[in-house]
Amino acid sequence: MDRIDSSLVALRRILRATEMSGRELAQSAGLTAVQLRVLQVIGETGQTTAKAISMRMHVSQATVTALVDKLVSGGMVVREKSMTDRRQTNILITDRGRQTLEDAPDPLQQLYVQRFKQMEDWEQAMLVAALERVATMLDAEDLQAGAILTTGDLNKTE
Amino acid sequence: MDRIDSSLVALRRILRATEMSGRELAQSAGLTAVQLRVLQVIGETGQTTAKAISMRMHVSQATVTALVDKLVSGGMVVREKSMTDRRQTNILITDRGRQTLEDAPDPLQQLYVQRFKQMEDWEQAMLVAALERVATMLDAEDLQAGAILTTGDLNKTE
DNA sequence: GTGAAATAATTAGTCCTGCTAATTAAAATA
DNA sequence: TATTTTAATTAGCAGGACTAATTATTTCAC
Repeated sequence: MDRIDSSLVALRRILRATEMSGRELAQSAGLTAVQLRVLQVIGETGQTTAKAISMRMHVSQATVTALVDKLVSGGMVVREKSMTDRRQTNILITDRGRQTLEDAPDPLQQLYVQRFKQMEDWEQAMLVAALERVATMLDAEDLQAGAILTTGDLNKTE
Repeated sequence: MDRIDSSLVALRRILRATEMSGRELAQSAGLTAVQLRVLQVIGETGQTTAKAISMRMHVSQATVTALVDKLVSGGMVVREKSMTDRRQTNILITDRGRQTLEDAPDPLQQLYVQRFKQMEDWEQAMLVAALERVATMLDAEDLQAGAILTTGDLNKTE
């Protein structure tokens, strides 16, 4: 097995582990992985719009509406008509939503962080460099693809 | 931003780029990402069973049945009762299925391989080591979780 | 300033993926 | 042989995603 194979297999193991832990965690939080993701995005600023979420997550506005509906019915967020532009609806996180976010940390983190901390300094540095290298390799296409990516997107949660 | 954050952000960029390229590619191949994944699994050995796929992909047999239905109606695979154990149904890839696989290489590969090849030897080695390190960190849980993982799973496609 | 175009959110309707529970058939075992 | 286990399917359900159409508002060109 050559290096390309090895690295692809490793990437797939990573993707898969992430996917599975996402499911588990979302379940324990009473939300699905996607719903949690939306809540995280809203929680970053505390308030946002459907449009902003849809751009940030590269998902249609209709999908966002459906997801926000779920969060609203779970009491995680509330909708509120914007006063500056009345076409817009602001979506605000509630105390309960914040609490949920705190109780349900990012699925990746749970698995990853404790192990990462145990590593030696040089290895941590190497890992970060390697991951960033791969990320750059993979999402360079994205940058060419469209004007959707903005500065905010560089810190994207998913 | 500390190293943990950096590496988590990088991981998310990787996940996201993969997800998006998976969508695009599956679309151009006339199959969804999941269907393509199933076809890849079948293509590895040329022939397998629903049970094997469901274990390999950690998905219920009912889901596999539905996915294989799609592939059958697309002419990518055929079903054939096993003669050694008549409870089983062998799923065989067709020429057309093979062709589709060739035309639609793994989404990850498309993006990744050409860039990987351009890297210097030492950097390739470092990347592989780093990725495997992360993969091990993340899917160690899996190994404890159940007896589902077998040797075959270590080469899993997804 | 009015009318046309653009923007924001939603609704309606569809597809795909996944699940569980129940069913059918065959094999293994006690 | 009778029971249990295994393999696949069917039926029915839910979540997440999409497009197209609708409703309000805002912007902009004339």
